[in-house]
Amino acid sequence: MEQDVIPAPAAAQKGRPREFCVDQALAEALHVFWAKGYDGASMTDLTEAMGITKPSLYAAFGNKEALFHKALDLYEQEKLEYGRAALEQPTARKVAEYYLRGAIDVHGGTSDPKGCMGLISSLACSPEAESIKADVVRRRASSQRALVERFERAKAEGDIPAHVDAEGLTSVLYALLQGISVQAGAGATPAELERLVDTSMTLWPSP
Amino acid sequence: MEQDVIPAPAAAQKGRPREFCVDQALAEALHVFWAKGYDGASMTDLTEAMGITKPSLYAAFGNKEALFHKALDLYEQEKLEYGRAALEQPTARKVAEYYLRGAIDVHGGTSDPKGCMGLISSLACSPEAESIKADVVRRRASSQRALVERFERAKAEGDIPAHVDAEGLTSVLYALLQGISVQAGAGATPAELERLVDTSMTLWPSP
DNA sequence: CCTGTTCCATAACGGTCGGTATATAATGTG
DNA sequence: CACATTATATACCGACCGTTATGGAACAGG
Repeated sequence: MEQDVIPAPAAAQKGRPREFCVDQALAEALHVFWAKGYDGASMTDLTEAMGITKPSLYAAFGNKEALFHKALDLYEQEKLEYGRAALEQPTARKVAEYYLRGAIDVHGGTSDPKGCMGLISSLACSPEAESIKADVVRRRASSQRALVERFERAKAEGDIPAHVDAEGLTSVLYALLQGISVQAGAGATPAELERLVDTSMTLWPSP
Repeated sequence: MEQDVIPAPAAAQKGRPREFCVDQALAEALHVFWAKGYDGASMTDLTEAMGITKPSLYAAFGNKEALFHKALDLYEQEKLEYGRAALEQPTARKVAEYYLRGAIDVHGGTSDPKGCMGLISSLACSPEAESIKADVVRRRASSQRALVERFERAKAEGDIPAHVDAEGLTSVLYALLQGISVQAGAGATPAELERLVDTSMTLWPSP
């Protein structure tokens, strides 16, 4: 079958153009999921915040679950960027501190909802949200693995005492990050969270 | 108005006796709340697990929220007992280790649901469950205060270096406990959690 | 027995959930 | 203009939510 060369007008929309910005609507949806969790965010909550109707949402994003996965992508790109930057810090101590201070900024700030969106949406697991939880757990395991490798490199560089378990240390750091999110969500002030981080750093193993 | 002296037969039931054991039904309800969280546990889930009908539940416990508070009482009494025992350990290090190992037993075991019931029910906050969250936060703050006092005593006893912040250290320990619950809920094995605790203990400040 | 009280069982209440069918409005193309 | 295509708006779907009204069953006291 011969196929005509498509002029490729890049955005040749044939029908009626949509009246809202997909990216902006997704950002609003992210905010709702972040504040209420996957189960707690109703379609009415979402459509009202996004400023669109339900059919528009389904046409643009598929369904609630697909919308959440896209929102989680955006969340990781925009809000968990500090995790990638942390790995590039010169010493293990600075890696940890970058992580912890970043968590305070993102999860304890005032402009965004308190706490971690992944935690909020995955801890309470309604039966139909099991795939949501699996997605969050998978992403967390992936980034955790990168941190283990970073700490093993630090051990090789003499940056961390040889007797310290890199995997154990990673679990400890992640536990602290999760604790920061939990306490931020429970109403802890940034000052209290900084006290937590300051004390954590005094405990950090010196090379 | 003169009032007759009530013979007080202690359990003078006048009507038809109930056909189920309230304590046992409450224990079943606890299990459901623990596994699914407050919002995730439906009345149907609860009544089926408790082996009673909805009118029986309402007559015996009031409503869903009152049932949850009673279940939370039972949870604290039975499952968070180790928290009180931990405070009586001779040294701050042993207090912390008792806490952390206890958390693995309760939240990482196989007989009960994984994770912390309070966390699961309070992190995702549907608008009508705000009082649930407030109750959990209040109970946590109360027990956290007791731990701060214990660590301040430890500092006075030379058990913890003077330069360590007792409140900060308490926040750190609680963050670790919350992290243990989160990771247990995400599927971490007891061995992984023990690795977390072992590493935490190597970081613990020596007097 | 009868009455009062308490409990169980069924069924229903209004409301919200995620998801859609239908009809209409707005665009590009002939 | 007609036509195909796409987006919007309204109204609706069956299922489930927490809660309760109703009617009958089991007990104590008279």
